[in-house]
Amino acid sequence: MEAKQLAVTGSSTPQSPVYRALLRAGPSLRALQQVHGHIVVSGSHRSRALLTKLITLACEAGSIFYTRRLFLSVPKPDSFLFNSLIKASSKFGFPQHTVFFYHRMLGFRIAPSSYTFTSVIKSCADISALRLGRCVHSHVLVCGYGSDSFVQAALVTFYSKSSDLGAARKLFDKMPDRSVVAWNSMISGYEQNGFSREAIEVFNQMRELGVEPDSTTFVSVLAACSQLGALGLGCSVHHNVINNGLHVNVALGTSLIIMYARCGNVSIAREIFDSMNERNVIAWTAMISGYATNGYGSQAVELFCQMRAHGPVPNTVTFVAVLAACAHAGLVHEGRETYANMRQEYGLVPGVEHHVCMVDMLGRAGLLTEAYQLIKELGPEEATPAVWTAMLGACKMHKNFDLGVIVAEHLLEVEPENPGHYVMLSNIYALAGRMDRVEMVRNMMMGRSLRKKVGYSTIEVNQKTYLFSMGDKSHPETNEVYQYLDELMSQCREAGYAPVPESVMHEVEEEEREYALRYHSEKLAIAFGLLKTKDGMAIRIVKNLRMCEDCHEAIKFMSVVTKREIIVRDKLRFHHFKDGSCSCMDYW
DNA sequence: CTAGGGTTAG
Repeated sequence: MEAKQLAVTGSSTPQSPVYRALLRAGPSLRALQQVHGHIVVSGSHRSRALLTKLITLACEAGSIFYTRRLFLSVPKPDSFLFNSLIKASSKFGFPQHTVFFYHRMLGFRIAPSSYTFTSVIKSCADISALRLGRCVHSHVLVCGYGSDSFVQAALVTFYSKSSDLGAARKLFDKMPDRSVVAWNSMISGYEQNGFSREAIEVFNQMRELGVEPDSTTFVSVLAACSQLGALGLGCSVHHNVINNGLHVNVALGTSLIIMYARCGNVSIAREIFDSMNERNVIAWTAMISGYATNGYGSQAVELFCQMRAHGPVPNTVTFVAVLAACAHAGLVHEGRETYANMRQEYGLVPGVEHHVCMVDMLGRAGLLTEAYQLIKELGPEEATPAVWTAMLGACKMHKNFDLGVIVAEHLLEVEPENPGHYVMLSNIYALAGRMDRVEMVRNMMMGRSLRKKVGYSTIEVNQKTYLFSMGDKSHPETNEVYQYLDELMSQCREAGYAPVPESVMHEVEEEEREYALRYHSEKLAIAFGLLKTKDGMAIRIVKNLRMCEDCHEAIKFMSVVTKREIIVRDKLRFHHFKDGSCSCMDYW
């Protein structure tokens, strides 16, 4: 008994005073450096256990350079030290350093373990280092860890995050037993890369095989529903969450808020928000952003006020949401105040996205000079194409020919490969009646073999989403849809609808004219929805581009003659059409 | 002398 006591009081054992001092210091740089001093003074600096603990704590404290200095002071680092370092640097967000330590480890001819690989692969995933990750993958195989399920799951995540979904799926399919985490990786991988349908497919496959989904699974599946604007499916997933008796944590709650908001149902989103017992910045920001994209500017600002009063501290993302809300709702005064507040009260520096919101907001309100002034005051690296594009939109909206041309020419110079700029410039020339210039811009675009982005719209009916694009006649009920739409449009005309002249770029697209296309994709999707759903049910459409003025006008009339609420989510925001008017108040 | 992994929300 006494001998044992003696044995553990040595300076390098876990129970030693110095070791306990280290644990007490925790991940705090100052405290660690003090203990480090004690270690040196007490002569125990040769103890590996102490140094290893000190090094990993330094890493956790966020000081990677101190960590590296300490590491370099260790004469012969062993595999325990390397694994601890690799794990810590990977976990605490220093992926490049993880790779550095990994290379060092190999240099010392120390064999990595499956634990080493999971951390290294995670770091490769964090920086989307595809080439490097592939090398590590081969190394995994050479070292005989190819069938370790943790390593495999990490590799699935790595390939997903590096956007090589093919490789991720191939690995995933070959996994003999897939844990929930592996399923989650695959589902999230698809969702994060915009493959919502595939994400949902894998989710269904998972359930067919009887694997219990967890809250992480639902977070990703709900995100996929959000992308699709698939409210029916989203609701059924929500029911799943409830039926599985899962605890709705912050991430899951936030995911539900986003799903309902991105499907155009803000009031349920708000109910979820109110029902959550833990709400962090992300949850608040998601709710504010939900109000913003749906055009509920004052509710967004109101919620932001509550947040400032008794919520978490807003960050730069929160401010983007609030400013976007102001821009979409024409709340110029509130927007200006918020923009100033950001710096003065919170010490946050406005970035590109905030400037885009401000230019957009001022521009929409017709304050073109002020918007342009704001751009001119930006530094060269701050005046990004996104900011100029917002300016260009404002010029077109207010038919400011002279400024529009200047802005567009700048954009064509810095982004000659973006077809959107040509379309916009051509439209501006058309508005000014400069048809010669319209032709010139069109030829320029053709000369650079750029094509306008194809527009498409989706609609969910009975938990299935259908895609429509202009001129696409692949749908089995195309004829019925067109026939019904013709009828509907004549009813609209009787009710007073007058077509808004097509955007000129459409007129000049010969290829498109050949198809004798009558309707943009949103009209097709709406017609299909009206045919397929019961009277009185709201119609929800998601469009990948912005709606044109003519469609916007036509849908107002559709909402009257069909007595339906029609909700369109376009690239930027929502339009809720009801009884002949739109929630955007034609301010978009 | 020693511990431990891969997945999720704005």
